[in-house]
Amino acid sequence: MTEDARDEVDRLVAAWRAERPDLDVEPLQVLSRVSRLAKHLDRARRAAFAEHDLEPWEFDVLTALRRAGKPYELSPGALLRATLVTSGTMTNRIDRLAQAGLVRRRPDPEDRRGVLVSLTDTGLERVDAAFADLLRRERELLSGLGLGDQRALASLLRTLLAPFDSPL
Amino acid sequence: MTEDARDEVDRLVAAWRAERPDLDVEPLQVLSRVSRLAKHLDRARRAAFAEHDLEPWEFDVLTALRRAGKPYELSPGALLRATLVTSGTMTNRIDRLAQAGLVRRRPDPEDRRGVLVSLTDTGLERVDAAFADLLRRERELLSGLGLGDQRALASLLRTLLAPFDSPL
DNA sequence: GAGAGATATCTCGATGTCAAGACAGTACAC
DNA sequence: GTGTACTGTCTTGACATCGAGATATCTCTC
Repeated sequence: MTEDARDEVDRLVAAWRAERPDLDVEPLQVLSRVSRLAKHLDRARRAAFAEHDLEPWEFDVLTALRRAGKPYELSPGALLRATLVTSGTMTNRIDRLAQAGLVRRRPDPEDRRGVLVSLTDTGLERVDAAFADLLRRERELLSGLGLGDQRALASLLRTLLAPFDSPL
Repeated sequence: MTEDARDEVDRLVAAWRAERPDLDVEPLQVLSRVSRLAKHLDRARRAAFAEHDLEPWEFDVLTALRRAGKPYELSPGALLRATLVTSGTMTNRIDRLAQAGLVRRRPDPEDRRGVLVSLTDTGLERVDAAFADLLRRERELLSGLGLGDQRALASLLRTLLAPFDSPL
């Protein structure tokens, strides 16, 4: 190793280089960190939402509706595309959110196969409070980077995401 | 919006700015992309491993053992720290890997509470093949970035991970 | 060397997810 | 108009995960 291990992934890469010197493990430097960071982020989010009595999956659905703007209403299909889950999962989520009084379901008047899901007043309040809280915590997580670095990071990540976003 | 939406997250941020102009949603530019990229990565990994008849969770455990070097043996505790899962999950994983003939369990001769888990020959072959395959695909995912950009990205991510890695 | 607290692993019940498929309704070509 | 392919939602069963707690063993202090 030409440099000291500075985080877990550096150690991981060093271990691979010792065991498999024949392989180029450079990609791990980026992608393992992405995975690990996402895992830590999930935990941080879970903690943030717990104060508002929301699970991460509830927040995901509620924010998708909130972002849609008045009347805060989307179809299950739109919701599952926004949250990257399967249709069975979305049905289940909507059921439980409706039972908790955070969303409401009604038949789509324009398409008899369809359903429209909308936020209740309670749902709107809860998601707004939780979102403000989340942003506070996320800002804290990013406090190690200057604004320029954050922009650079966002831009590099955008490049990696591009092939996934366009064809889907 | 001063710039066009270029990926899903740009659209998401634009939607939030329209709905909640009072909030600074800049953190999402980085952290939402991290989460989304991780989700896509999981799918890509799943596809890569399927050719080797391995689930992502199986791969995670096997690589931790592989990285440890000969005799490819670690305790369940070491494995769960390496993979960021709970102890109940690790017990379950080891059970199933042992049943599949990819790892072996034996009592720790130095600590009667303890157990040592090691790769079988089959496990070693499978993980080596799958790992080489994974690296090929990961390199492909990163092909949109030059080497300098990859280095920069890795470095920025390391900074974000630092607070999680050290205190744990 | 006895006791208190820490550590290592496993057990168990609840839960959220996915994949595959069922079903109703729609769209389009002919 | 009729048939075929497609779309939107829901159902079902299997499964991996977590969290809390049980048990056994070790370590350290007095």
